[in-house]
Amino acid sequence: MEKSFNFVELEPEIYRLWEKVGAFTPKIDPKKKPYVITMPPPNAYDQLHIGHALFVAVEDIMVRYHRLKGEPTLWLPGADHAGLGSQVFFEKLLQKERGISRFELGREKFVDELHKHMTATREVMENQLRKLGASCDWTRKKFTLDPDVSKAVYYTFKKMYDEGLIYRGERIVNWCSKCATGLSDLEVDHREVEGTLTYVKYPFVDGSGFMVVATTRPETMFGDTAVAVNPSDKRYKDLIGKTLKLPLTEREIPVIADEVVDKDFGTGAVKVTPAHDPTDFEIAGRHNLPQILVIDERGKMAEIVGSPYAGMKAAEAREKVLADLEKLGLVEKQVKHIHSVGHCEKCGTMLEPFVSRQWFVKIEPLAKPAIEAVKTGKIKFIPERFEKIYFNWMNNIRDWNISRQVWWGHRVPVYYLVSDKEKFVVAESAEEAKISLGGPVEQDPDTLDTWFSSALWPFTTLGWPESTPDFKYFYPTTVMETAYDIIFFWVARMIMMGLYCTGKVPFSMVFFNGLVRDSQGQKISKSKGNIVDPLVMVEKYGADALRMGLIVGTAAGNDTNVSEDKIRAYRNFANKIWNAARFVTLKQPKGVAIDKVELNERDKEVLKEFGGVVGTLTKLMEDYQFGQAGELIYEYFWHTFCDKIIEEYKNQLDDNARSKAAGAVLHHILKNSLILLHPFVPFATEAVWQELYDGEVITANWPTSRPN
RNA sequence: GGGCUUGUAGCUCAGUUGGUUAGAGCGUUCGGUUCACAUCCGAAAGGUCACUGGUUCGAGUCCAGUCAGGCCCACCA
Repeated sequence: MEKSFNFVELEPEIYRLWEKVGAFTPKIDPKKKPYVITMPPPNAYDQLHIGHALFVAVEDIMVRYHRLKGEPTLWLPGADHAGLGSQVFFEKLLQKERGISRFELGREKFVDELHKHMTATREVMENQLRKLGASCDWTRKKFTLDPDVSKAVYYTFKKMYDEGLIYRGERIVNWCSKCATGLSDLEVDHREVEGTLTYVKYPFVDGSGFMVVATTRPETMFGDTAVAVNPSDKRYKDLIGKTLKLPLTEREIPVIADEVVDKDFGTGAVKVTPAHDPTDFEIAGRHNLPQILVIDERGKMAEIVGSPYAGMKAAEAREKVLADLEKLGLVEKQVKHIHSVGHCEKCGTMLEPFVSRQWFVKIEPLAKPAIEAVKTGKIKFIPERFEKIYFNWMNNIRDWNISRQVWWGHRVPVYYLVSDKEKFVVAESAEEAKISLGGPVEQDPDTLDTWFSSALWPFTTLGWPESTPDFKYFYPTTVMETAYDIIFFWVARMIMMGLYCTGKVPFSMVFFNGLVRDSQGQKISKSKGNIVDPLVMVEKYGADALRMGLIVGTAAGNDTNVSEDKIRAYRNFANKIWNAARFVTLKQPKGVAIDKVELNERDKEVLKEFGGVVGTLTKLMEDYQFGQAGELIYEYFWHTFCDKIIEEYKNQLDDNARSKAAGAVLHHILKNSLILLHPFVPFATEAVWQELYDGEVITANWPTSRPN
């Protein structure tokens, strides 16, 4: 054996060995209960970052442990098309490399080229997973846009539409004018913004004075269709029903009463702009008020507003409107006002509430059983506190906007009759739609929110809705392991859709990992320059070291810090394993089994202690306390086995009377320790195993706590 | 506005049903080894476990409050 563990050369070689012997592909055995994890699919264009490395480490520990216990273990890898994110990414690339926009390329070509591009980037991403040691079953890998997965998506859409759980509606949605698409509520990033609250005078048509409304967005006044006050507000009681002249326009609007108006905010009178404010949209619904769109999908003032405002950007128009109102003496006062404004999660643009025609999932019927499943313990969360967060959101859940005005993704399976666009049908294919509508059809241009297909991931990856052998055997899956920041985006929706589509919970446990931060606990970001690139770490210290560095000293659901020092320390540990093995075998290449030698009292004591470690470690593994488990086996192997036991037995290996027994004891602990360490330090343990023992450690048997 | 959560060694963090001398990585000090170990070994310094009160035979661990952070959710114009 070499003097040290050469991870640069050995790790890839060992990974190939595992693939060659088919260690990642489980054998379907009806008599055994499988252990199944669906990998959270990284974006197909992703360069893996340190957060990916963490989930790989945690999930790989889980699957390696259960594989060692002899359970048919499936870890199913995948890649996500990441709709809007990928589209934005590829648009930038097009602009940079060819200087063209997606519109110049055209939809069909754009989609086609992005598909090709992703096939290539996806391979890079998958190879990065290999470098991290992910022991997932590549024979079953899936992509969200695979034909069978897409088919399942369309099937689900149709089923939900037919059962009244998906509907089309003219609703106010969060609109990003830069991305030119509507978003779901979850994709809105609320930020505190210092704005100005302007008090504007609206004159009564009968000349009896003014009503003063407070607004942060005067430019939307062209879309006002009423002014609302609280019905119990004594100040305005007699004014309800009167008519106001909307300044800068020729329109007249009524004063109405609605409960949602807060008497204590501003003047207690609010301008109602149904097309551009969610609350106002609801007020309008209750009072049958018209909606007037005054800002278009690109964030500019609409034609209907007229000169000189039409065509201006909303911010520009605001200045102009204020100036014009000022001239008319209609601005009472302006005060600074801090309020929370929605921004696009992807591009940071301030969002515009915007009425448009979108597809929605009626969520309440889905949420109820999903709440129940967690309440009754059919699904357990680790750590438990996320159950509260889950209930809190699920109990206040609102309908889900699933359509996106984006090109990249699953196209909404809705077809319109070309001769009459009001006639449409939901169908799994254009052919079907054509027959059903009796004429040429055109598919809806929208695509589905990426999270819609993600919500189906635990079962579409196994062949659902077909009743495949994989689906029958591996579903429901065992653990969903993911970062806590996508509990609503993903976990909650998988539970809802899993129950709806399959009638079963999609997994029986959710394990939340934290976010990875730098050595000072700072959020990792490019702009901060504190990126820790997992692949650079792998090259410098090995995947084993990186994994240990990410796992030890962390707890489920808590954020975890990485530092190069810590990773380096575990590089030394991987090397320590290598050298302990090297030393033992230097003296005795193969140990005899401990039941073939005469053990003295000290031997028995040492073995008993080891048995205790096996017991404690097993308990920690069963309880999903991997940080603790890693620390325990690290501590035992280095500071007990190496520092104490090997030191103590060193001389005995040359002593004829004791050499056999001493060698047997050392080999017994070494060999079994390699198994215990394997989930954490897969490469070094396998490298050593290959030098010393038969077969592969990846498929060895987890030891029991009794030494014999 | 509502909810969740953290405050443990110089730094970053573990410590899951309350139980003996509170742990790790990095850092610091001293000594040794360098024919298993890109080192390693031995030893040491360093903590009123935020604060106050309570429950208990016993609390870092449970409860209440205080102070100081972090995060998430939310249609107050």
